[in-house]
Amino acid sequence: MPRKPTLAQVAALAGVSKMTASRALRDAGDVSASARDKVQAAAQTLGYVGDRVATALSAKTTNLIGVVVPSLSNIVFAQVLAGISDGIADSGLQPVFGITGYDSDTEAALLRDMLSWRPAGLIVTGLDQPDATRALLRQAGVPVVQIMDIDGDPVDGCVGISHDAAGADMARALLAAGRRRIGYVGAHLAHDTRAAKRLAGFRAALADAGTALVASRLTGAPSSVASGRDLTATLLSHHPDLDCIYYSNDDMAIGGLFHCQSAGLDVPGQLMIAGFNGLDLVESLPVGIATTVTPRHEIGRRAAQMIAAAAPAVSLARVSLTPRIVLPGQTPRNRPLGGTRS
Amino acid sequence: MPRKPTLAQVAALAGVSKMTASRALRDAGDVSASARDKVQAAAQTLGYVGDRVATALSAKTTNLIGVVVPSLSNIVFAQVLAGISDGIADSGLQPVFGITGYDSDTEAALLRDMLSWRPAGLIVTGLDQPDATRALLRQAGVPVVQIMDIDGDPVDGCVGISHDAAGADMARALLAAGRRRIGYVGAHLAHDTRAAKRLAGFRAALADAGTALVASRLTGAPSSVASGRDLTATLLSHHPDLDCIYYSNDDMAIGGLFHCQSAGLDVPGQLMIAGFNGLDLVESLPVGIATTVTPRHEIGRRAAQMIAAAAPAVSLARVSLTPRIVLPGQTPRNRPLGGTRS
DNA sequence: TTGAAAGCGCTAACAC
DNA sequence: GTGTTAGCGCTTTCAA
Repeated sequence: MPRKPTLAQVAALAGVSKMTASRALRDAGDVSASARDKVQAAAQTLGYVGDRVATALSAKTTNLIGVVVPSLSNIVFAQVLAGISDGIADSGLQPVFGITGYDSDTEAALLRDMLSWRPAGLIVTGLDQPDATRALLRQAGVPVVQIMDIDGDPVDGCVGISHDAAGADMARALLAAGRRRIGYVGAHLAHDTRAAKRLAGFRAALADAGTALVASRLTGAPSSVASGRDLTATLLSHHPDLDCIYYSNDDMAIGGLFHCQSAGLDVPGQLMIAGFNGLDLVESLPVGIATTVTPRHEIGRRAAQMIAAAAPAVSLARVSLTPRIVLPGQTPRNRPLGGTRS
Repeated sequence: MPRKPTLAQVAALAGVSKMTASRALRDAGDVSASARDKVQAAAQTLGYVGDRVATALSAKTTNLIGVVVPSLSNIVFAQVLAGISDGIADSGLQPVFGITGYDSDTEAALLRDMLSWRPAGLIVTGLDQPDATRALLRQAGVPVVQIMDIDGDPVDGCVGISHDAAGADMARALLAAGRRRIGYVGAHLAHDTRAAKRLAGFRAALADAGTALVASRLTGAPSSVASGRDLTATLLSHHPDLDCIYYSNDDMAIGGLFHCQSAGLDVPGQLMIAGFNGLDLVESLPVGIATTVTPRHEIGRRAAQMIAAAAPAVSLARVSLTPRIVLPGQTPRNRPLGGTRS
């Protein structure tokens, strides 16, 4: 296998020094038009590719951006990755990803691995890392953006929504829609801290209105349509008089809807179903369910842009986006997503 | 900000040479127990992290593995990424991802960017790259695994299923289930070559049985539940006598089912719906639809393992996995996924 | 078992 | 505008 051509070979062929070749290929500094042309022609004929590793060592920075998410079995984080991919378009950055499986030791190990590449930045899911991990991030010396959540204390930058407020808003919307006997079905709350925050906000808003959850069913497993369906069946068998169920997310809620369809229940007349995320799927369901539409793609895109734009050692903004509640029968308002910066 | 400690500092603190420190930290070569302990203690006190960029430049290889997929709006490729993440566990590899948006120029540019990092390997979706891209991959000098598809000529390694056979098998299964007036609803066939291969196989098997598609509806947009729903509505309004519709994938099929539920059609009695992929969601639907269960996670996992195990300059195997057809009302057989190697 | 020397391929910094 | 010098932090190679 022929060795890959190096900058030195390009320079030799073009009859200039390595530095001139380097500058010509990077559009850096002043290079005469003739030198530039010769270098580019030489690079072309040799099929020169450039070596990012050497560049990184010399320039002490890479174009890699580390992305850590808890899971990819759920479409939500895949859409965040798609948003990140969009956000770094034209910036030359390349995303490296890791999946924690909602395990904080795995998360810390992944972050350490990523930091050994001296990435241009790090995007991490959530605000609730253990102290040791927070310290790691703080000392990393690279821009860090925590995503999805803003209820807490970010290490540096942060883009997300308030899950506490989202839960409370949904509770108020369901009460306003006349629902009174409300149950809850959730998954993975011990690990999914954002779902737990939504439930806490939901409960608090019910309490403010002088009421409370009638009953709930939880699973320790990750959320899925199947477990939403099963838990709904058991919840309704014990509490057939519920007129509303709030779910930890849309996957669970869709499972609940499927149970109701099989059982011949009238949704939303008899029972209103409320999820979270606003998956595309929800819009096409044959019967309406309530949900909170979250800007997943936008969160990823903004986080990536913050890192792309971050001057080294500048602290980053906290961006709070606003989700949108949709109730059954309600035509989705195509209001653009709001955003505030602090 | 204190500069990050280097190997030289660790070595100095341990009272050994850089080389001994390097060997001790990597478990490479023979190092005395006492030297090893001193080095590890020194690394610990300094909080030494190591610099993969320098390692890569010196050792001429990285632990990065490039992954190129067409989209992440569809859960299928997210599950492939999750499989890759599983497959490289404990191998020390880190995945860099890129999204092509089904555009071959974007794909070529992404691959070029990735190759400039001298990755340990490349995982690329599909077998139908343009010649220039194939040449790029062939000359890359790194292990390449093409995934999802095996109907074609791989550049190097390959893990996937035969989409042509999957389409043909579904046609035969639907005919065997007594369906005769069959329609087709598809999306994005110009870009999604695998969906096009399934349709070709489906048509060929119908022709073998002396029949043909009654009608079809196509969209140039990517697949979605919403477009499956819309196209099904128009197809059935022109051809209300269809007894079966084959869809380009489960998302489209689920949209079709939702239309039928809204329209009060009996599924599968009056109309059988057949998708592709076997999304988890399908198992929980209130009415049965047919699908082909594909081993997405397994494809990702195997591809990653092939690269992790690849000695440089060894050619890789072609792994053909077998999908499984499920018809409505049929209890899914939990037969383990087969696999053959050639 | 250990160490010294010599780079890996590139760019920052400074001269010319 | 262009070239020279000196590394970036590590590992390979070879000698001790």
